[in-house]
Amino acid sequence: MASSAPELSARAREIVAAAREILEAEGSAALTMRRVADRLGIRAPSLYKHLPDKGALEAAIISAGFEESAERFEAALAEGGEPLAALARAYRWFAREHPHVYRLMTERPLARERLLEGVEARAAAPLARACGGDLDRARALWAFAHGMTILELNGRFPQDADLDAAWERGIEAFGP
Amino acid sequence: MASSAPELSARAREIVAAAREILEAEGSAALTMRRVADRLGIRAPSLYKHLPDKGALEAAIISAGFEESAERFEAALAEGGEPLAALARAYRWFAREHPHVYRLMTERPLARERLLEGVEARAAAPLARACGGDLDRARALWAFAHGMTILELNGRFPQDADLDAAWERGIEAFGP
DNA sequence: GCGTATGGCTATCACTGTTAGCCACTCGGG
DNA sequence: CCCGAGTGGCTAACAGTGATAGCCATACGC
Repeated sequence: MASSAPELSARAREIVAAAREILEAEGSAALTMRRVADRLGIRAPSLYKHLPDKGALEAAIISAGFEESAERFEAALAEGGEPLAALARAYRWFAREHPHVYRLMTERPLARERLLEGVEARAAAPLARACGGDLDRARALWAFAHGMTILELNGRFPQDADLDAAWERGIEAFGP
Repeated sequence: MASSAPELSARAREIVAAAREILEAEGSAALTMRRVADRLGIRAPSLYKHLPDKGALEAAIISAGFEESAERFEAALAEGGEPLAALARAYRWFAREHPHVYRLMTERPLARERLLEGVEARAAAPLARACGGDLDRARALWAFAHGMTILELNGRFPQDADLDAAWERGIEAFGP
């Protein structure tokens, strides 16, 4: 069993909050220890009194991202209506609202042992439920949603592509 | 009209080859100008006599990746049989064979002005053709394939997930 | 044979994450 | 009240990153 991330002190949470503000505003290239420290009016080495390394900072942001997206997914299912379409909307919404966080959450292999326990599973559960436990279908749908999202974020579709239509196409292809 | 990448000198192509060897063997974190120079028995600053910057190196690798994958896609279509399944196999094969190149090709917004002209379009054409010009369907399928690929590369599916089944599911969902 | 372009080199810069080691402050126990 | 310890800052520094400036030897065309 992988050991989970230790709880963060109040000061550590302030640091994570500052880091997230920088990330959301300027992207991961701007997320440096010196920039985070600057925003708090301290020097970079002082951050290490509260967090072991930059990875812990990122892991905390990723954990929060999982929790927030999980909340969205759960709310989407709770509202009734076609569950897959609702989930897709929620997925897309989260990524558009927090593109740099979404990137951080997906661009690298997950440092699962540094995440809050259960957050990944919680974020994955609503889709599995909406697929009635058909995990192959859930995985294919997730792949579709992630692909649409990240390819759009990376500007890989033509400027004039009708992405709403492509989303629609995918959802109905996997639909009930 | 975006200006395309200038032709590379013979020496520059040697440098790109060395860079690609490092990338394929050890991943993008190992792809540093000093490592590339080392492999050629010279010093890092000398590389800049042949290439403007590291981005040009990466762009050359990405261009080659597009051309190689395009060849694969075209061959897959030429062989007859169910075109979408054949394309999916070819897509998956390329990513498995060259995971770090695939990552480099997809993880960031494309520096299109640095690529060889037409390579992106050539790689995209076979899927568009296989979809009979239905671009929404082609985009949805690409998103699915990329999602499956990158999520697998990033270890995001459970260890025991049956990815063949998920691929199958997606292909048949979009199938004719 | 000479001038110039080519392609190396060293030294250096600003930046990254990170560590070592120092110091001021605060707070609990004798 | 004083004192020891823990807390949370600090500066200096290191190795590694991409990149630039400027020097120099070789080779090649006129």
